Amino acid sequence: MSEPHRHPQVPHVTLDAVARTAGVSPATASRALNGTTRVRDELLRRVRAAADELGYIPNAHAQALASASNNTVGVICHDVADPYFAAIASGIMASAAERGVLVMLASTFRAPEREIAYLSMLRAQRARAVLLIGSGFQDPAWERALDAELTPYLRGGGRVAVVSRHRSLRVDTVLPENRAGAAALARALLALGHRQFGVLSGPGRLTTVADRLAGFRQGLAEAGVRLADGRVVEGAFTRDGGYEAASELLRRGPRPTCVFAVTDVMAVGALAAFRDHGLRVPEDISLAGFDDIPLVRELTPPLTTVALPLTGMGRAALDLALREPRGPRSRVERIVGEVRVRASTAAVG
Amino acid sequence: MSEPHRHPQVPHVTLDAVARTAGVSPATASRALNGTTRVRDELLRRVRAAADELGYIPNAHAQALASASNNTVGVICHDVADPYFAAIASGIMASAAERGVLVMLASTFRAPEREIAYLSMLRAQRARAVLLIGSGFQDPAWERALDAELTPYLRGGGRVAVVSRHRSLRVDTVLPENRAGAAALARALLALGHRQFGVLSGPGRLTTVADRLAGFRQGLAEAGVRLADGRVVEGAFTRDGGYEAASELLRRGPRPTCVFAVTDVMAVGALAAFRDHGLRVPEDISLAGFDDIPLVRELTPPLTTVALPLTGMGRAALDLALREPRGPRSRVERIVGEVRVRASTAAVG
DNA sequence: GCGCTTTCTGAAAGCGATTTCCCGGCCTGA
DNA sequence: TCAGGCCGGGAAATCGCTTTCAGAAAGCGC
Repeated sequence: MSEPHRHPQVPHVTLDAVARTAGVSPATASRALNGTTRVRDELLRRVRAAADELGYIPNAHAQALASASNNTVGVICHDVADPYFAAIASGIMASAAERGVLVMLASTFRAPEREIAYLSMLRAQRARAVLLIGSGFQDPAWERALDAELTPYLRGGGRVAVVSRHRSLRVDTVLPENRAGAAALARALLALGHRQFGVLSGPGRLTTVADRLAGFRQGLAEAGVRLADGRVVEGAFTRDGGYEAASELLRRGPRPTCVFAVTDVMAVGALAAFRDHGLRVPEDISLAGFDDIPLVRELTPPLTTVALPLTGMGRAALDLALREPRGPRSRVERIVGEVRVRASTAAVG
Repeated sequence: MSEPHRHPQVPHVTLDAVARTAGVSPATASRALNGTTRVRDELLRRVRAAADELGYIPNAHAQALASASNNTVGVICHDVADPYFAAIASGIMASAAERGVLVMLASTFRAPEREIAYLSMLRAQRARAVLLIGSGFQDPAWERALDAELTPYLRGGGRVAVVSRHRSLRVDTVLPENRAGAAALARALLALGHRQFGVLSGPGRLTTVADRLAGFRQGLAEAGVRLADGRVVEGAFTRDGGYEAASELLRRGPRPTCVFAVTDVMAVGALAAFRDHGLRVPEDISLAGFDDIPLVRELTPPLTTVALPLTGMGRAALDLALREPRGPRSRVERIVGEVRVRASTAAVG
């Protein structure tokens, strides 16, 4: 009878083992492998040879513990499946790859308690930096809880950067010029002759939403056009949220000639809703979004939007967080969006 | 004159500090916080109180070192910005969130050496499991290097699962039934009356590509339809790759009545290419893809495709890798795709 | 040839937890 | 009442590495 199948669980190769087969002390082995100090050439060769003969892989935990350094950063976003976050995350990954840092990515799925939980885990991991992507949560209690997590982390030497989010704490920030962008978009839409607008807005009092809405209003106001409150419909920051909001807007009537969705993702839903209501875009109704996520170029018609350099913003956030020397002041990188007029908006009449 | 701004760099709160303020030994503090052993209720309360008074956050590295356990898993994919990977990653994240594990996510940007490098880093981190998402690299040398990295990891007790990828090693696998799916798609297209096909295929000899191609051919063959080699154009696994391949296919003429792109992402590019060449889909040419990434439902026309439960596959991969007890045999979870006929394919006149 | 740097190397002390190991009470049964 | 268990808690070893600290060897000027 044969033994039950075994999992031999070979122990890991340690630095001591490497040192022993190389015939040097662990101290020397460490120095040789890390290049911390000059080591006699022969010993260096011997250590290296031993290391890859044994297939030595340093234990990152031991390294982190001993040296109080660490090669990981954390990223917290709402959902990687959302193209907006995916694009930003991709930029972060690119920068991380160049720096040789490992990224711990967490999706909150829009649950504030998860954001806090993850932050705590990242603190436990002693992540060099934490990036918070996307708007925060409306509830001031959660924001306070977040700050309570963030403050000691910062004091402990952690770096924090946020993207598209306002913080009360002084942390590095990558911030789209939402107001200006939306205002510019409004002007572009006005230039097409539109006067009757509708807006699909995001949830609650997210600053991103508030800014884009305010900017849009301001752009209209410059031309003396007013946006009635009834013309603004709130929805979730998702494709389906956009669909619902657009449907609601149509239900409310009278139908605007042009609709602005505060994010492209919502605009995607809106486009579907309009179609399902038998409306042609842009002939019957124009539609514009914000962000310029890659997929909107593939829509029919391609979406007019305010383009944000999403992957660049991701890069910038990590670069900001990990910059050396660490400046005394936190930095704010302002990103100006660029209006891209595409076929989803047409001139009226 | 004021001091230059300082970064006081407060030291971390350690378990010893907690133990001291609670008036117990570190051993007891550890036991109290982890619930490893019964601890007298009063001590337990004192320790807990001390811990959150001081804002104690355990050092995950010390924990990992001491207990040889670890709460992180690694995921290696090609690019999170690709909706295919984003969807899978989202499923992984969801499962990870429930389990309280932290995910280290790495994008190779399709560079094989980066895949190896990341795997090595994840080994150093002693990740409990590593998930490899998406097809491997053609080069057998790289695959060998990968196995050389994987083998000791497995021996060391690491878990590995792969998604949409064939491994020579015995690792858990989530594998779409590419052949069957493509064959089913072929039958559906034949049922629409198509006989002249073109295929936009992926790079080199990726098994995913080979299987889908073979399945498609087989499905056609059952009806006595042959697909000439000249009707198969290779392109990169990207939107632009699809665009190029589609353009090349048209250039080669005579134009097929129906085109199958081996991935939806490529199909998106193909759709744009057809449009740019003045062709209407599906009136002039039908188009089908594979994967059913969310965005294809938003296209005009919505894309006929073979639907894969992408986020479910991500979940399954993590669940497979972390299942307890660890079975002696590796498991293969076969995913059957479901043909979804949408408006991008029409019956031929 | 002698003292004094400079270089290189090894011994040993941490880093911050977990986990034996062990001991002192207290409970139980005879 | 006493031996034997059980239970809770402290001391100390341990995880695998980095980094002082100090010593040995080598180089140098006088």
